[in-house]
Amino acid sequence: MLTKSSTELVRQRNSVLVLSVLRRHGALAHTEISDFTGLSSATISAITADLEKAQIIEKSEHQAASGRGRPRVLLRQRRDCGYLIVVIISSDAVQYSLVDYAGKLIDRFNEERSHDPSGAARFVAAVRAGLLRILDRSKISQEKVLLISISSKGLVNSTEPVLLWSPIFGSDQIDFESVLRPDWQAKVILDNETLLVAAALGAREEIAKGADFRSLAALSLGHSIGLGIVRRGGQTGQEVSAPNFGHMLHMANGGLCRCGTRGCIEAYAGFYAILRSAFEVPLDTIPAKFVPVAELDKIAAKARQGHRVSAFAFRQAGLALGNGLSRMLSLTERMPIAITGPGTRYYDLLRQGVEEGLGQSHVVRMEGMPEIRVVADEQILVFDGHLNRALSVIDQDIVLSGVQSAE
Amino acid sequence: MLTKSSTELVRQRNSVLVLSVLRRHGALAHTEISDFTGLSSATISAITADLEKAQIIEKSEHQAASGRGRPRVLLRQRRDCGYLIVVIISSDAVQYSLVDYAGKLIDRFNEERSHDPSGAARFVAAVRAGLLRILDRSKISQEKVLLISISSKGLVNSTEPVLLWSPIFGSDQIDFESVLRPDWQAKVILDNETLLVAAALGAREEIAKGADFRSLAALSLGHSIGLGIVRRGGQTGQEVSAPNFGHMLHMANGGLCRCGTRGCIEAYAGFYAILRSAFEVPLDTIPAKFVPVAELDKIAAKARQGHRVSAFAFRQAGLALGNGLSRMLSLTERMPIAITGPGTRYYDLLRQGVEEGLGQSHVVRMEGMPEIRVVADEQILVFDGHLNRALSVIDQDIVLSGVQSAE
DNA sequence: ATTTTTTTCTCGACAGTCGAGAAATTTAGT
DNA sequence: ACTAAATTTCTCGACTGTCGAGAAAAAAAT
Repeated sequence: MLTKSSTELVRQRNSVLVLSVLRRHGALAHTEISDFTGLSSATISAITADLEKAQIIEKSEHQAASGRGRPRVLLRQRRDCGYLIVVIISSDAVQYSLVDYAGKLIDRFNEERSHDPSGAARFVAAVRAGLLRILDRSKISQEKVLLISISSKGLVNSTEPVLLWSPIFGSDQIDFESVLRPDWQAKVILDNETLLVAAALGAREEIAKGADFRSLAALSLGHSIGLGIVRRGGQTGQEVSAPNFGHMLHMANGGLCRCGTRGCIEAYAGFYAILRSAFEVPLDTIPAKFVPVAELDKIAAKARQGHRVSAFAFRQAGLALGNGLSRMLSLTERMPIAITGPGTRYYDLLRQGVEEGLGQSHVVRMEGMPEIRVVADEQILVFDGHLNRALSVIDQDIVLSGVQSAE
Repeated sequence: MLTKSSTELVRQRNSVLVLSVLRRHGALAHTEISDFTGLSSATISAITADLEKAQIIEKSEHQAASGRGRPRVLLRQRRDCGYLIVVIISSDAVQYSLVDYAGKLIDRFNEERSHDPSGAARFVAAVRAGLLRILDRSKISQEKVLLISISSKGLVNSTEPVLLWSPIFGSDQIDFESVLRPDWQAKVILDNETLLVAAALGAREEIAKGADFRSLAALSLGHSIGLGIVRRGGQTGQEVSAPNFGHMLHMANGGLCRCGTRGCIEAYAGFYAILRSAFEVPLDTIPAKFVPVAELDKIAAKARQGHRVSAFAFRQAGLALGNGLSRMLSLTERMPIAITGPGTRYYDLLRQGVEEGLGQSHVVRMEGMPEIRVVADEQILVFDGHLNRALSVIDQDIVLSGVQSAE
């Protein structure tokens, strides 16, 4: 359904646009903002005056004048305009980070996760405590925290911050909105981890290639398998999604997966699956919950020395990934694939299988092999993705609520 | 990348909005347009005055006054504002339809397709001739034809009107833009046939359910297998895509498909595949190009009488479809599935396989079976989809080009 | 001290939407 | 026949927004 436009909406959109270029390029002068946005100088004056009055941006101290002419006045976000807490949930720990409005890291700590089966209730309590702790360690008032951005592996509701399925809690759903609402008035968002990786890579790509960038998929290899897809959307910047790739059907009636279904991709390509296959354990054995990476390193070493069964295990994993990717490409357009996660260290062993699996499909035969690149530093990408998304959400909210009321 | 807004853009969007409600609801009075769009009465006056001056809409003769008060003046599109030619390419014929700006069918004829292997070049010549013929039969001047909307089965470039792969011509690509540019100045668009079905169903659904509508997939069963997905997008109405579903990998190293690859879904669920399977022909036999539907009806009859091998062929087809749909659902959100096409007459035989194939995956086990409905009248849906998309493209173009220049 | 250069700010013009109320035109009531 | 009520359409002034041109500011070069 189309929806009506108004002049006020124009100002809102342009204000968000100004904030977004400020975010992308750091502190900028009046004229630079005008160049980047395409808006006229007069409009920039009006918008920045409003934003300054609303205490969202500030004029920075005049820098060393470089060149003649009237010196530039740089505009930048006010760091204390608001704060963001990033919560990264991984299989063995939860990381809490406090970030200011300019994207600068203020405080961070990790908390080990207890592996007892007490489950979701206890975990939720730990997260509540962790959040209050990071707030307490800073001297920031709670109202100044505008957003709590959470990420986890698993399946996430696309509109509400509800964890639908995760490798750790299974189908024990967690609704972070209702969990955190008693303590916090901040907005809460939840994203799949690999989606954030894709978003971060997409943002980098867009800076590098500009308008040439179309789309990109990030595949995260580890205990579980994640996929994020990002494509450039019409008006609203990038569009991003995190399909349930790890549990897409690879082969009907295939190996048993942690999720209880048979034949998921993860049941062939997850760490536990490679282990199971290398030890020639029957495929319907209930898989181990956690696999020490050292164990997998050993198998990889044997495979590299020519041990047939170990090499075969990685090849099977690659095939499952390749088939799955080909199916994904059948349903989307051709796009480059970035491979991340701890599993990248075995990519030499996986590659052949991946390429063979891809090559078995019509799309790949027709359009050719997609570009595949291995990207390390998944941790950094996840955090980058958080900042990317969270801060632009804050920009949006701030313009919607803040500017009009502050007059 | 975000992009700047301006007041002129506001007017453009609102003009398109007015035209779109006029299209959805037929001739409307001033006040009704105001109600539907949410725009104020004054704005409607301004916009409709512009559109009338630009000869895009007109005041209709005052109808029988119903109720007291000043009688309404209905506004409607001017039929002669522009024309649209719809070209529907199917495996055995090409249908040409001439439609006026209000969506009313003016002329239509079918042309049989020669099945000789002379291929794309000859086909293209036939289409050029067909288009000139339908123009000639009417007394409309060529400049008045604003858009030529073409549909075919197969894979289509998402931005340009290029047929990348089709069941008939294989990888002999056809670029309709360059083919028709010499004869026509009209814009040319090309869509996958099942995408149009999905678009038409989506439009109906949106009218029925309003804001509750989220997304929907249309699966077309026939000689080949098509899939269209429609979901409600942010500003720009509906977002629609036609994945290469028929040639998504069903089973590695599986049956040989018409496309030359092994293991496509179509190689199990296309009409020729069901025939092949029912006659227990080896799966690597090069499949027949065209299968008379009567032949398949016979097999279906045998299957319904309990003939094992025939029933098994349909079941296998259903399994391939079900597995494929489950994979699609793993990559998207849960959505209802509408089944169309000539294959719906066998759905009683396919159903069990489809449901079993769906049930083998994690998503379906977790979220439950998606709603599946059988929808007849694929022909009508295709044409509806054409009108839907084509006329809204015309609205857009007309506002962009027509209104500002006419003053 | 003056000119040049560069940046920022300001003013008037123009486009768009909105609310209020005037104008138009019919039905209902007396 | 006349008036009141109802309903729709149109118009006017207020408000918000963007833009271009040029004034004002401020430093370097001459």
